[in-house]
Amino acid sequence: MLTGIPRIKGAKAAHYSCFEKVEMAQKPATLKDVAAFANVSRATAARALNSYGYVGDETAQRVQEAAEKLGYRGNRLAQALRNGQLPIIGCILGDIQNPFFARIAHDIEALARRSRYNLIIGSSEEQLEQEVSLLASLQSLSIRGFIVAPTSDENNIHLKRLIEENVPLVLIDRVVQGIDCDSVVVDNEGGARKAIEYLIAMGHRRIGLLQDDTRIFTSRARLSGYQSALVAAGINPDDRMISVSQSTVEHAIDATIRLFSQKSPPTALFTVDSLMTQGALLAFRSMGISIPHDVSLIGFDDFNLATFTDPQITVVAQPVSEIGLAAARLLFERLSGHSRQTRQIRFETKLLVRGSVSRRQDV
Amino acid sequence: MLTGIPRIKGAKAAHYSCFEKVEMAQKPATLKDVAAFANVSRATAARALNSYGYVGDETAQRVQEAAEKLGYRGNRLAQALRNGQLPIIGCILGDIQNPFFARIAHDIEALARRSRYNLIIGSSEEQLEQEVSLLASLQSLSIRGFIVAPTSDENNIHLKRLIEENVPLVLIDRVVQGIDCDSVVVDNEGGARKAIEYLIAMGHRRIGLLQDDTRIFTSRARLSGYQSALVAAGINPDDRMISVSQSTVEHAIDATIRLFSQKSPPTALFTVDSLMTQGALLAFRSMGISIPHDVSLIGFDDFNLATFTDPQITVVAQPVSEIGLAAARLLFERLSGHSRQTRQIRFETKLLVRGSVSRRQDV
DNA sequence: AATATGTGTGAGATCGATCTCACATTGTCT
DNA sequence: AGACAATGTGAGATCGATCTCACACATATT
Repeated sequence: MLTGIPRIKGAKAAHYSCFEKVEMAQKPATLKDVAAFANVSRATAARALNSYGYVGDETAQRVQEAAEKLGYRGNRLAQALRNGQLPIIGCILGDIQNPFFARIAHDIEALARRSRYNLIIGSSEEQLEQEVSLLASLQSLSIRGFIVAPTSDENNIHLKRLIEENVPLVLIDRVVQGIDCDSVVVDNEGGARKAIEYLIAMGHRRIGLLQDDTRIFTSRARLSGYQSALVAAGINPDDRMISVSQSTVEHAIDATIRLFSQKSPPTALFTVDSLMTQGALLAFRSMGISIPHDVSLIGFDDFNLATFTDPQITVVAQPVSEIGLAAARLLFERLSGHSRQTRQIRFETKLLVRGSVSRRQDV
Repeated sequence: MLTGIPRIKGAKAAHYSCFEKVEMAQKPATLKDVAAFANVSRATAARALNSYGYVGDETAQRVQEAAEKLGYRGNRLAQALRNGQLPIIGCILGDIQNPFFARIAHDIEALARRSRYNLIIGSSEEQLEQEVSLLASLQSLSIRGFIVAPTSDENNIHLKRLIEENVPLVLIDRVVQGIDCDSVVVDNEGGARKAIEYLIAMGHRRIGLLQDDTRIFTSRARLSGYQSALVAAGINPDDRMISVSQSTVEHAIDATIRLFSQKSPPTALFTVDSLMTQGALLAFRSMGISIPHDVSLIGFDDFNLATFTDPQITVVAQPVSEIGLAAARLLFERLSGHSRQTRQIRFETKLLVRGSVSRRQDV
């Protein structure tokens, strides 16, 4: 039988001790240090600092002073190891660069900070695999609160397992079938429908849709709102009016150009997110198509430059400032142990009519 | 003396499976579980899984299989407690909503992920106190790598202490006097100077400055570039040409209106960051001032809507995509222990001439 | 007086992974 | 044969905070 190849370890220890003498990096004070300084046991020191159990007044005083003098700050790692959870919230989003997610992350962080939680942010970059591995990595940190914008509707064993293990989880922006947990979303379908109804009311019949990957929940819901509004108005959905692209400005430009290079292009366009709206704007500019004269435009999700363009862009606005807040609240409720029915919050959207839609008499 | 009792194989597993059915929240498998399952000691299991020391081939195999079967994932918390550091990078920025910081955070996260590090993000909200408390909270987590955009130039004992304790630290966007550590900044002064020189070359003499709180490093440096360009051109800096505001769109609007409500307002304006540029744009629109006809504008920091406006805005662009990358690289170099001289990276800026500056013959 | 109760304190176990050490084996070299 | 190295393995200590005990005194109650 072959023997294993020796895995050589080497004189690591010797090296370390050698370094230590050189770099006098003084370690932070531990509870043991404080206890020694106050001349009590660790147990008593802990009692004094966390005020539980019985501690003599005078002793408590002494421990407090010792802690102060030594600049004692508990080691959160050790605490977490002991009590099984680390006061950190894991937040897995599509991309922090997306202002929508950035705002949400910011709000969550601010709220978490007040409860002395920290926030770990991970980008799934819309890839299921990355979402799974990030989640696993955070779980092995004993993190017990997650806010996730799930990339995919399928293959959600990792989320199911979280629920089974009773780990507090809030889904935002998108929900997932078969997963019963707290969630915060907006009425994507209704928002899209409102936009299309408005365009129809303004006389448009050939209404284009610039949409994202249909694997993404929001994209699918918005498509469905688009279709139902058309059908309700007796307009036959036409595949040639729909262009699919990835959610980046660059891809959206190409997709828009494709859509408007047809013989009879749409007279209006609805875009499913703000990056695509921006792509459409740039595409129109490069094609010499003017808004709202040549084409009308409505985008889903408000964005800061919507009011900087001329004309300003009509959009379906989501209550972005509410989403992160609501998600964080739900999560903290669950973290504080009140287990209750899961709650699904759905915010309404609002059509902000600005100047990018014009009435169409002809057709 | 007790005799070595042979380890019983199935006993433990049976116990667990019994519990599993009752309490759904099954705890993740520990090394102890794996060891028991493979019928070896914890020490041996650890050796097999981390490939160090001597382990028999057949034993190693058995441990691997046990780990797989039980879905073992090491508890990073326990590991961190043992070896003194948690593979997490702490990132303290002004505000993640600022696209500049969002981009940087995104890049750092992506790079960290590859090294199996996670990223904790905290917003200082430009408040020293919050920066200090965030840092303390992260330190008590045994986090040993920080990337910080320091809020203030003074009162930096907390940063000094980090350096003394030999904690890897990289400052971005701003440096701090008296703190010798790695840093990544841009040439703020040079960038501002280039902008002002360009305005002067275009015939402007009454050049306004819309600037941020001078406690902020970048703001000070940009002011200094503004002044030195004026002086070099023989123009006397005039306080009435300078307006100070907080770095938000709303405050910038007010400040711009103040500046341009004077008897002889500036003919050109330089804004020190992109939020202020946006504020200025809105203010001009509300005042009926047209760019570049009535006033010329250059902003520091490119931003996505700069190319969406008409005319497009001329800006001093920073290599945003390089900053996060460079910072993360410096940090990981230090984390990997190669202690060396500190390095100060300074990127050049680039004046992107677009359409918001016009030549001024008169005055 | 004997028992209960209320205070105050410390020893030691625990969380999970890792590392040092001691102790077995086996094989190899004089 | 005896000495010595190369392997393989397990017991126990360690990281730092917390919690359960057990124990020591008080004072209060029957």
